[in-house]
Amino acid sequence: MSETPHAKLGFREIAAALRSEIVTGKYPTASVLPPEPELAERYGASRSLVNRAMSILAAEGLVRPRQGRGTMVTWLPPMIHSSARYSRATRERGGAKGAFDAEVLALGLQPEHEITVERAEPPAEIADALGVERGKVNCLVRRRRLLASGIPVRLNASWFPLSIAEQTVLEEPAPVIKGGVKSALAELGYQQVHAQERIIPSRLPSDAEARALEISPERTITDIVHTGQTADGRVVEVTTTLAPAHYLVIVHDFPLT
Amino acid sequence: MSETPHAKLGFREIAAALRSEIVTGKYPTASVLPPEPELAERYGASRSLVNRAMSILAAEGLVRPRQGRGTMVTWLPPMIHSSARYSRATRERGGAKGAFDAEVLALGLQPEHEITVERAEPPAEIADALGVERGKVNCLVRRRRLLASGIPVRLNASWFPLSIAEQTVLEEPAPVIKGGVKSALAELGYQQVHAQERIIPSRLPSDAEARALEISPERTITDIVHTGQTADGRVVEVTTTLAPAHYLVIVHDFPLT
DNA sequence: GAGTGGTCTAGACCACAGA
DNA sequence: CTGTGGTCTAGACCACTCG
Repeated sequence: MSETPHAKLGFREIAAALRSEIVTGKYPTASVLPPEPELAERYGASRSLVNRAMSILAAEGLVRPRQGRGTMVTWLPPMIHSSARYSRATRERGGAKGAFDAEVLALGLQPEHEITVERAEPPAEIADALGVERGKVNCLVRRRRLLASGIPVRLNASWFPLSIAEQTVLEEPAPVIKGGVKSALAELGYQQVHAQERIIPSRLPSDAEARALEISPERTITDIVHTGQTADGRVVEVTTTLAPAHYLVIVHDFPLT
Repeated sequence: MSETPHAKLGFREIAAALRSEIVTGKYPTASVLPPEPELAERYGASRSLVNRAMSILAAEGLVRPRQGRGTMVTWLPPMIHSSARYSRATRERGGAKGAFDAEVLALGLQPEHEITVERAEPPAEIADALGVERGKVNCLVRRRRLLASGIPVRLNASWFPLSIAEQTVLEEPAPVIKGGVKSALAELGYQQVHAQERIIPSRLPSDAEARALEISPERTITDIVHTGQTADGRVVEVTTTLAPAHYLVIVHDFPLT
């Protein structure tokens, strides 16, 4: 079958056409698009236009163009980030890691995890939240990078005061802590009873963040800062979650006063 | 003082330069930028480049270019959307409207409200949530559009089953309902005890949404769907909030089980 | 009519990846 | 070396707004 003839298209329309071909699966996630000159011919436009259309799709996160390598499809449906993930019932079913793996596998993609644990100096904001002195190496941080078939989809960092976490199970670089971090803290005598999530739906990434998530600098990200408090009001955990903006849906349940 | 000479800049760098001049106040919100040809000369680049830089800033929501009229600065700092807004204490201090007005005035801008009340057919999703039949005019909807010096920053729609809201205070097109919608519903015998917020941090607007918010089609928006339930589990209110993505920070407090 | 942004082309050169 | 995307220019024409 020959290519459908196209009326003269603008770059937004070229972007829309490609977008629809991507989300309907004609170009599956992790595949490579035809080269820009070929698309230019197909749409009867100059390469400049196709290139500008690609910029739009890259900023939306549907696509990741790379010099010399071609343009890879990075589209993924959003995954749910729910306050229910902090409930005991969810933890007992395998927690966040299990849910992530299942979601990614259901899309026919390969889940991967990278985890590092180190002692580090927290950013000022986090130091203040945890009530530790600024500018000192006084925290333990567990960092995770979650990928789907090589596409980074989450960047996590959990910060704990060293005074609490030093030489405990939290320092083990295991991908999962049995029962979850909150259970581990509870066993150490720091049972959390209250949490806050501060969500920045859309902001530009720093250069380091863009590199870690392998996104173009125009692509916005969602930033979630989760803090957990014990009954006496002490903050014992701050966890930040970064994700390319549209890879996320957030669901919160809460009682009304 | 003559213009600072510039080294040869790329379009991302031109965008960055303008971005920083905007957020530092050299070009204040609601002012108009110099014309593209002038900026091209200042940066020693072609107008094409400046135009592409403007596309980036428009997608970020910092500016709003308009044919024939020039490019207006639409930058605003994010405003907080908090679960605390649903508490009695907040309502008694004047509620969401008062908070919005105060925030906008503090920026030196003029708050404006548009409100319409009508009977309408809810979208299928909302009909299902409210437990009313699809495809029927069986709901009351209160729509609000909030602006800061003419820049639309929020689009609200609150849906109620007509069976509850018909010929009540909810049908009055007053900009504020005394004590808030939740109090009004409580007085009608529908006290809400539980709420859920479903947050889509970043999605593309429909054409109608882009028009109502006066944004470019590439500009992403945040979509919050709030549902309120009575003690017997009945959903009596669904409120959707749309905002250009970076005009928003969301804060949620919740107890841990 | 003059000035604004919106779009488009044709061609060019560069940086990078891979055979 | 070839082919990929990244960038850039000069010029053109169009649509829209406002005086």
